[in-house]
Amino acid sequence: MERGQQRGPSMVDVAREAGVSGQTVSRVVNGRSNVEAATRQRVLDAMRRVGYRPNSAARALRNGQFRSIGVIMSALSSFGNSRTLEAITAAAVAHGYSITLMPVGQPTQGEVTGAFSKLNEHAVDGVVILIEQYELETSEIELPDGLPVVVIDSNPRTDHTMVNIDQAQGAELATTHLLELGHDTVWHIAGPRHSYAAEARERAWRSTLRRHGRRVPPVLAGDWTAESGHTRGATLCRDSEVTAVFAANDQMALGLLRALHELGRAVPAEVSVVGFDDMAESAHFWPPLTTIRQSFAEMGSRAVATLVAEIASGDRTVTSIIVPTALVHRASTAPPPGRSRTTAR
Amino acid sequence: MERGQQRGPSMVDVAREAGVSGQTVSRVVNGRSNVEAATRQRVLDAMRRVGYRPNSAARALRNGQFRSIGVIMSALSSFGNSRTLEAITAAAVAHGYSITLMPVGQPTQGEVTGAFSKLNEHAVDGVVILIEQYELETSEIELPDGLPVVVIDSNPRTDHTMVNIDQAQGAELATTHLLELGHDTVWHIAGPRHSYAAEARERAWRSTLRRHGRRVPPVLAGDWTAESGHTRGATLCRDSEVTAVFAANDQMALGLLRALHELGRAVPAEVSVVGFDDMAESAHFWPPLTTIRQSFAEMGSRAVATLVAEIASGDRTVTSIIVPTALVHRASTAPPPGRSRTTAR
DNA sequence: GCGGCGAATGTTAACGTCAACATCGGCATG
DNA sequence: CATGCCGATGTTGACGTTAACATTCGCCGC
Repeated sequence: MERGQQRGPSMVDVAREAGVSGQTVSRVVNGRSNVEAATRQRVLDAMRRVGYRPNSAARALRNGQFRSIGVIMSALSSFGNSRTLEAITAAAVAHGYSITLMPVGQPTQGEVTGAFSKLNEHAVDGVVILIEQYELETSEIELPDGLPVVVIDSNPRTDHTMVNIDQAQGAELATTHLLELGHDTVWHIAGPRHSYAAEARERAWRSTLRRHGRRVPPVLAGDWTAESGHTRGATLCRDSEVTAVFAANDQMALGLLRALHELGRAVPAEVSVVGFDDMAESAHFWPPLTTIRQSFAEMGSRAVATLVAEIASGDRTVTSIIVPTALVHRASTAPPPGRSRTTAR
Repeated sequence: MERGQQRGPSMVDVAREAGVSGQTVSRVVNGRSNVEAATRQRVLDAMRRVGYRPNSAARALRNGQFRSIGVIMSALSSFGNSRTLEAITAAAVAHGYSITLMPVGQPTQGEVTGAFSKLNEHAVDGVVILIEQYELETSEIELPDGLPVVVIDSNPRTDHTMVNIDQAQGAELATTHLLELGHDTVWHIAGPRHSYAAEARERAWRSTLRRHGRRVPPVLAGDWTAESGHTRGATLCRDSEVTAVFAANDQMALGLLRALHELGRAVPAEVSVVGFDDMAESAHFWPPLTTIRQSFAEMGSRAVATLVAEIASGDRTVTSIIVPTALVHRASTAPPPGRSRTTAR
């Protein structure tokens, strides 16, 4: 009941089998050049025969590196996060690092610092933080000294490197698109409070309207789920003045579309809708959704590249990387009902 | 350029600071009882003062365990996989294990064995394999001896423990539901070839129809994406005989719904649609999608529980766990159009 | 008052790997 | 033929932790 301990063969086993010293085995394993071809082959054979696998714990202990990157994240299965994680993982592997996951349930201070200490014990050379709804900027999060950190999509901080989607540019793209179609103003279903992304999008939506001298309608805040988009949408779209809505993500846009269908308001003939994310499904919503594409892949790979550079150099220079977005125009947006079809100013 | 090596303080630093031996520090860190309260406090203070963090590499080396579980997976960001990964991660943390991710791009033999050897070097005590489209059953995959493995949702194998969703029961639920509504037969948009889940669903759909003595229409195979559901759906639904379709997942069902909208065929009045997965968005498709709910959470937690037990006991007894599904009835299914009402569009 | 027991604490060695240094033998050079 | 160098290989010790064993000391029972 208590076992499970049979350690695998080690270098000395291989060395004995091949009739060489442990150091020579080490050299073969690490691909050093100064080993005679015949000897190398003998070692290789011995390795195969005894089923040798290098022990990463010993290796990590020896050279003080784990070749692993920790990812602290909440809401692992949310669309954006899982895409980002996929990109991070791929990039890490390309750099020869593996990924250690540290999930955080509620992003409270306690949970996060707890995750940090666990992470620290759990053998990583650097950390990527991927937590939205980050209430921690004020009460300084305690980081193990000298552990490189990259923060993705969160409030600007001065103390470590950040990689962000250009939320402001994306939201402006969405809002401007609707205004250019001729809508008087644009309504907004926002993401949750305390989410950096949600707040940045809302801020940019608001300032874009102001810049164009438009009325800024009251904001309805959801929580990223389609469900919340549906309830907010149901409220919003009883108002026949509403002709254009910018939802802070595609899932809420989906809920909004459903609410519009239920109320019998045609999209895009009566109401135009824009989302944010460009998830794979958005092209197949009914109608297909105009949205803002963000490059999760680029974000992930830039984050890892930066982190790996910091790990290798020991350099803690704080930088900030911004990844641009793009408008994807589909069938959910059109000029408002009043205008003639041809008013695309 | 070459630095980054400053190792943190170790036990001996703490010991010196607290005026005790390293062993006493170890005892405090591990919460042994046989340390005097005053001494313990002194050590705790010293730990804080020097900023001590346990070194997991040394610990792993010492006791031959990493307290980490590897997850080999493809398509990390696909809906089901990310949900399962989330559940696995949560369960692992609850058991005191962390998760190391090993992504696999194309699930070819080479890629997977490569991932395995990397994984093995990368410090794990057990492995969860989460790869659909598993072409590897025949050419035996080479596993490091004695590394416990749990395989999720793949072809039955005799050599390690498996955890599967009850695909057959789910597909039968979907098919029976449509038959009971009065449809003559049920069409099927299947998942990709070589996917265990896709094949199991198709097989059960087919046998359910046969059992009820119904005609088995030709199968259209997609690739899980909404896009493929859309193209297959466009083909399928030109045929006015089609009144009920079972799509092998929700995303393909979404594409199908879009095709039906584009062809002007009403759902569910003219055509009923059932999906599989119950992703969060499905309740907000238009119309809301009847689907089969699978419990990713249960699958993940059972997989981890089994794996952890195997790790602890050293016991390699092969078991097989089946997780049931449930029908979620929403608005996309209804009785077929009456015979009197001829619908030709 | 003595033998001994148990709780608190210290000492030692080993886990597997690899850098640093040591050794050995061959070969070119003068 | 002595000198010295170079490439291949071996030996040693240290990385940080902890199990196992050793030591110390106060205290109990007879």
